[in-house]
Amino acid sequence: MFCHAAPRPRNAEATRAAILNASLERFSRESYDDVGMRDIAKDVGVDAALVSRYFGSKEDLFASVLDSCSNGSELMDGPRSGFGLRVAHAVIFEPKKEGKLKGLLIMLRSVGSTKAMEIVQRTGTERFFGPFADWVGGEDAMVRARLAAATIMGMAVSREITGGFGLNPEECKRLEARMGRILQDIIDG
Amino acid sequence: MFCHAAPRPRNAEATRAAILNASLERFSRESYDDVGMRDIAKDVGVDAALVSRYFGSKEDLFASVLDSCSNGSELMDGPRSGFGLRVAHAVIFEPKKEGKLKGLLIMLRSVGSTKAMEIVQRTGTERFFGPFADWVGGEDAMVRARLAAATIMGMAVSREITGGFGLNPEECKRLEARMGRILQDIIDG
DNA sequence: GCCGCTAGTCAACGCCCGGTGACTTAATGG
DNA sequence: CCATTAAGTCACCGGGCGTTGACTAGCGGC
Repeated sequence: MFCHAAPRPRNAEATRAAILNASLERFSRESYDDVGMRDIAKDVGVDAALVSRYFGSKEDLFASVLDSCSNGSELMDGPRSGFGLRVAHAVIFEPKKEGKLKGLLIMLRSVGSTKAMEIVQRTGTERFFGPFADWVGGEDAMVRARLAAATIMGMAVSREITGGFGLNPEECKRLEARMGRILQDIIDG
Repeated sequence: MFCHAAPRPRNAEATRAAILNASLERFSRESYDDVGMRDIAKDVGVDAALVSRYFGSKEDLFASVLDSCSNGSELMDGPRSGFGLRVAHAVIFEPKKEGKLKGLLIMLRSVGSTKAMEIVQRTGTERFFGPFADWVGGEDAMVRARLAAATIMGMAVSREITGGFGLNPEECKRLEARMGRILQDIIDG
């Protein structure tokens, strides 16, 4: 007989963190509208009501997730000279793991819900684009940062839209190379 | 006293066309989920039930819209040598008119709804990317077409995510120039 | 060993959506 | 001028969503 698995030790802090984490995962894989409170709750193994209770509302939860993942934009770790290829590889060949592009992905998925987009607009620029532009540096840093971010998100969109690319492996390889070069050119100035 | 404006002559064909047109407009500006049958109906000035009746279901309507706008992808008119700048200008400076990028925009907005994305996946590749790749031509046409489309959609996403860019006019101008050059390089080979 | 407090659950509410069957109204042909 | 038929409307359903107030169960202090 099933004993409801592990009944999860009563620990508000840990539960809260687990919810936040599950939400991050969900929101980076599905759109704001497609993610339901009940889905998140099921992932964690709690009741949906608890999610509302802890975070106030779905919008607040989304904002919290955005906050939690914006510190340390994951684009920027690793050597600068390998940036282009590294990111291109992640976007083209690791659609599941998605390396650590969660921040960008969540923003990307918010296109669709008016509410989610407002939240992203409120925090996205200073929390994400700002630090990224600083890392990019040099002349016209903000412009180049936007350009790079756009290229990355665009490729992610493009991939999803066709369900993987409709390309054979060699073509993917060449796509990776071209995209890598473009990205590198952008951040190199 | 108001006489309910013009009571719209009873003409099924015209009404059908009007609905299709209004849907195109809506779907290119808002996401699949955010567009309601009632919204579209209101735009046209008919009852929401009629929209369902004429097109079967929301998904069918969406598919019809996609069909109707995919013939003649609007990216490709105008001289080839001006492609990069022309498109960059449209994306960056004409967010409302959006030139005639409706096809791409609708696809872009479908990211979010699982249903909408399935429909796009079903028709997008051959109806949109195929013709575009033919137009691009040359070596690795499909790869370069995907790259160009990704760049365009990415910039559109990026713009929406921050609500316009957070850039001053000169920066926008430089963004346009850079993006134009990148696009042109892609389609030139 | 009981009590109080809090983490967590349960049932239900109100809302809005897409879709449908029964109705009303306008054009048309005899 | 009326009957017929198609065009359009209306009321309503069933379902899923986010959220809430009332409840239950487990842990810490005395």
